Amino acid sequence: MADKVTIADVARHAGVSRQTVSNVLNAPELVREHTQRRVLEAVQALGYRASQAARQMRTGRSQLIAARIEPAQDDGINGFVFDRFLHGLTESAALAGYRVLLYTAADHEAELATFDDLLGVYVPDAFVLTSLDYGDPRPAWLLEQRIPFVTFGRPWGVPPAQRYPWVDVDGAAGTAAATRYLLDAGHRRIGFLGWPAGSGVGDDRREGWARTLTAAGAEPAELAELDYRTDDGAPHGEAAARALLDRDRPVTALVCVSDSLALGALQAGRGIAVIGFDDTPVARAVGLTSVSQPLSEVATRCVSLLTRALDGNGAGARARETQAYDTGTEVLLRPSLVRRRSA
Amino acid sequence: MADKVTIADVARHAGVSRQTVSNVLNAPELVREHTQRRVLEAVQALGYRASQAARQMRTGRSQLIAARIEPAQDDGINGFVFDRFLHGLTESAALAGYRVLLYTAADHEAELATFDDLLGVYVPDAFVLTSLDYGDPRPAWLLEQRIPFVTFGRPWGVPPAQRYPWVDVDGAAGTAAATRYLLDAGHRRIGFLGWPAGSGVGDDRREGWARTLTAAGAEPAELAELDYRTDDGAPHGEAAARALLDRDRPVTALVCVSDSLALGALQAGRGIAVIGFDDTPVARAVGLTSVSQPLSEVATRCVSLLTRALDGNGAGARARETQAYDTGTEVLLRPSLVRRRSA
DNA sequence: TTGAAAGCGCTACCAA
DNA sequence: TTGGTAGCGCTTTCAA
Repeated sequence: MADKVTIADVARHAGVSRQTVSNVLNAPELVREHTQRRVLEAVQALGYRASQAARQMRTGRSQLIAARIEPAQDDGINGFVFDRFLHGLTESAALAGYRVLLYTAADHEAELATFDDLLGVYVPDAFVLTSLDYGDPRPAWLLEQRIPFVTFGRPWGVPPAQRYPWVDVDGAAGTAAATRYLLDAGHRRIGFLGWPAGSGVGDDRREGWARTLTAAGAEPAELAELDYRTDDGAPHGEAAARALLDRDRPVTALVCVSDSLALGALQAGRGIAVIGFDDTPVARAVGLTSVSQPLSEVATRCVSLLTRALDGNGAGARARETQAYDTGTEVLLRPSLVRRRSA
Repeated sequence: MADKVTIADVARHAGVSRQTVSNVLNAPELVREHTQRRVLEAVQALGYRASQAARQMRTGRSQLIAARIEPAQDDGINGFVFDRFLHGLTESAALAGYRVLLYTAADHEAELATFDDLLGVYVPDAFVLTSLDYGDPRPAWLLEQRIPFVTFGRPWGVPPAQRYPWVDVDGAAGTAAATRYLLDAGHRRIGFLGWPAGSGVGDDRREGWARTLTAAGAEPAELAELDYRTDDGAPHGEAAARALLDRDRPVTALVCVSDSLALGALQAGRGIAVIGFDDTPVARAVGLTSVSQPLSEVATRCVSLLTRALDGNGAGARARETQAYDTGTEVLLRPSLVRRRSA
């Protein structure tokens, strides 16, 4: 199956010049309608598709968006979030005429080297960054090279001078909703099972719980009592839940920073109410109520931010439903609470 | 940062012709060593990297491997397997000088259309197919177009005339090992919690259990009694385990076709031994013994099969450790049993 | 062993 | 509104 239909074949078939064909495809307004139709018919008949490589040589655009596929996490449960995001990204990108190119890198330094390599060889038009952390060198690097990019995740601790487009999910809003839900169900001793302080994501999620309890009248001292910090993983969650239950005034409910910790808390038994974060398959499997990130919309927004920068047009479906905050290039989406047996 | 170092820049810097530079890079044996070194130094100094687009125009090779990122499964737990495979693929491909290009498709028909589209535009050098099923039209299509591809998954019910390279994991060997392990632990009533007959993967896994029990002296009638079939998902697993436990002669152990079913069985309580399949994060989280697929090696083998077809060289690391069966283009790898608390 | 020329398929820039 | 020309950066002839 020789798929080598070139623009010249189309031109011959339609009885016009190569140029006209190119115009019909790239700047239709320049071509008479009659001619357009003839050309389009020829395109159809021949099954012509513009070669991306040839186009790239002229335009310098590869129609490629590079994204990193992350190695398995310690716990692995959260690979899920990234995987679903990547799926959404692939889908949204395709709609906008882009494809997703994958790469891996062991650490930030290796990733910068990969940026350089990719940029020299495949020349992706943009990058999508995930798992941003404090002091992350990647945005600054891309900014300096003037490479378009967007991040899934707010810039944590980045000087305002370094502004760039990002999309994120409002974790605090998620835990706030979870806490409010437990409050409404009559709980008064609602603990928070979180990661050690210092991670942007973890601290943000803790904050939503804290401010909701505070608004409900909790004193700082009580908050401190209810706030438990531990590394991620079900075993840690189980131990933490036990500790919180063995106190003088035990908790009756737990808001957790991750499904892993929540799963552990669930396993600690004692029938307390537990709410997790991320709505991973585990949550579904064990009936765990969990905060769900709108990953598919996060992906759509990322692509839309990118195409705006790339194509100059701000087209793209800009769904307003779950939107919480939007400065144009900084988008914070609201998560939702998926209710199941655990709370 | 103008990254536009071309071959001409290198030639000028090294004081040779463009051609010589190309030769140094593509056919070094044609160039005197002294010249080579000079050129290589210039390449280094200038940070030259050959443009993939330009190379593709000449050679027709895109150095791209296309793979589909699957939508979330019903249950979601198994997205994990694919995600880890994809990660390994990206890594192995990079080592071999290829990048992974992602696409999605809702069903087989849409996927064939995507093949066609991709082939016309980005022209990937090869495809990697996953989740093969009976009557899968994709291999035949690619075979007919003479597009190189490899599948992760054996061809189920495909006429031998349609031979193509594949890599798979010996599921039967996995469940056989699991069954033997339970036998050695003293269990005599070992049930199998599987999917309804008709899925290649599911039937294969059932077979490993059946043959091991048979070898241990079980009668067909007993096997039938111990063989329970249900759809995937923890709730189904829980119900099934209950049913098997409420029988006259209850099972004392369960080999499961998936971690989802195993998780359900675990939740049914009663402390029976349970072994799952795929060693997903859930298994790790709840201490479930599970059969683990060597996904990273599957990926390596896929790439190695591909590069053999593409580059003509059979290079690539061909690790022999986990290898069980290898005809050169058909590779069946052995899974391993990860022992945890559940059995 | 090295260099010159051609051309992959496309689009930007002109001129008609 | 249409068509001609040039050239993106590379590699594959062929000639020196």
